[in-house]
Amino acid sequence: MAARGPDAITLRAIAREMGMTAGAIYGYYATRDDLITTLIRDVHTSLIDTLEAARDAASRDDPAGRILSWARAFRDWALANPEGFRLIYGDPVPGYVAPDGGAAPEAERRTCSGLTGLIAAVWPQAEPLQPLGDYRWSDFDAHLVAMVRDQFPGLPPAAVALALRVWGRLHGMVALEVYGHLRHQTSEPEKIHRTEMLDLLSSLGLTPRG
Amino acid sequence: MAARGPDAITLRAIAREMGMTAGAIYGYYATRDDLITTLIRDVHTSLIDTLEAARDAASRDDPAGRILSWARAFRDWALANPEGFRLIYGDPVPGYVAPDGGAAPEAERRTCSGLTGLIAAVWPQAEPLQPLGDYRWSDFDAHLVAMVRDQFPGLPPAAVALALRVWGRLHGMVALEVYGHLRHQTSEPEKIHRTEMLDLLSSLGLTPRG
DNA sequence: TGTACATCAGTGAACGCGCGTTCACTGATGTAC
DNA sequence: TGTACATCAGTGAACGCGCGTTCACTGATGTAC
Repeated sequence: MAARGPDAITLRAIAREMGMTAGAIYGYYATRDDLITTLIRDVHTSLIDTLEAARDAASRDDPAGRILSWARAFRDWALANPEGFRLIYGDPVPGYVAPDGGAAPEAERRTCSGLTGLIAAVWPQAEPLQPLGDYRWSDFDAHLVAMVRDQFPGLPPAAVALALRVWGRLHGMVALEVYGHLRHQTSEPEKIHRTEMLDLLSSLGLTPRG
Repeated sequence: MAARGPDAITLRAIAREMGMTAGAIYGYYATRDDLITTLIRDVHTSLIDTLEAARDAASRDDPAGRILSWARAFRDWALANPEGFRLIYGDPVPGYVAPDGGAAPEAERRTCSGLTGLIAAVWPQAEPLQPLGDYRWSDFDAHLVAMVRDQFPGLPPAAVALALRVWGRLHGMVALEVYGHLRHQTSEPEKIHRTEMLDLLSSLGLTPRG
């Protein structure tokens, strides 16, 4: 079910790929949108599992390595699963209406709080380098705040803002590359990505080992 | 033609919006894909015109102000024209096949060389802060290189790499916001965007005025 | 072991829809005399 | 000023297609006796 061909994301195409008739899908899902929601959740979960596994493959006392590993896994996953990346972060499937609160709110929060964890580990070095922002907890989603304050007591809201910004930096390079915009400008997108990650680390007050 | 409703991007929908019959479109375009290519080019051009106008509204001896102005215009345009942003930077229209070299290669290069110009103006301050990258001219698209070397003689290839990275940072925040991923995490995406721009400036060795 | 029946996942034909594309046509406009 | 004709942008009906959805059905499997 996770494997995605070049076909558009269509109830009939999914059925085809599963070797079924379109009608048979209705034995499992009430509606095309239900099917798509499940698909989005599955892909999202698989991405996050990959990211967390990569992060945890680096030692806990090498926070810069954990960030790099997470970031590299993000890029690798996106390039290996462009269909999945588009499904999660790109245009919604035409006509698709997500359930209230989004298709995968829990997954998005998990991405975000995972990143916050990476930031929490380097906050002492990073904090003095951050621009003043005057953030409050009320600037963020209540569920996210609850998770963060529970897991990382003492961490200020500015750290969550930093996590979102780091997410944005990663997302930007990877999205440009997945959608082919970098390819037209440079033959070495990976080099650019690596430089960007080094710059990111230095903006967090870190220098990678080695 | 530029005004886009909530309809999907479809030959029939475009005809409808222009108060025409679908068949009438074939008096102007040979093919649906021709129409879409033109649409992409028009939207792209309108975006770039907006960006360059915003940039030039700031004084030439305030390079930080020019960068901020460009960046703010990018976000503003994207939020005001989400359909256009998606058309340019999001998933291709289903079934659309771009002409060789992409739908709007000249426009993409113009974006890129415009950004390089912004970087060129601050390169003296920015250069010592850049991570080592070992870039060569051959890492970049030949047309882009020709434009850059012509307009900014003496600027090294690492500056083009920096321009692409800055593009990525901007794109990331804006894309997350346009696609609604930030909205689920924070109620203050603009604050985050502003902080990110300050951080960007400081990574270029600049502090904004005021 | 053999027969009768219930279950139920999946089939395949049908529907109405919007799509891209074609094409004979209409009807307003401009030109010729 | 009035008539005949050419031009040509746009119409509207038709086509074949893939879509989401419904529904009567089939046919393999498991259970009861």
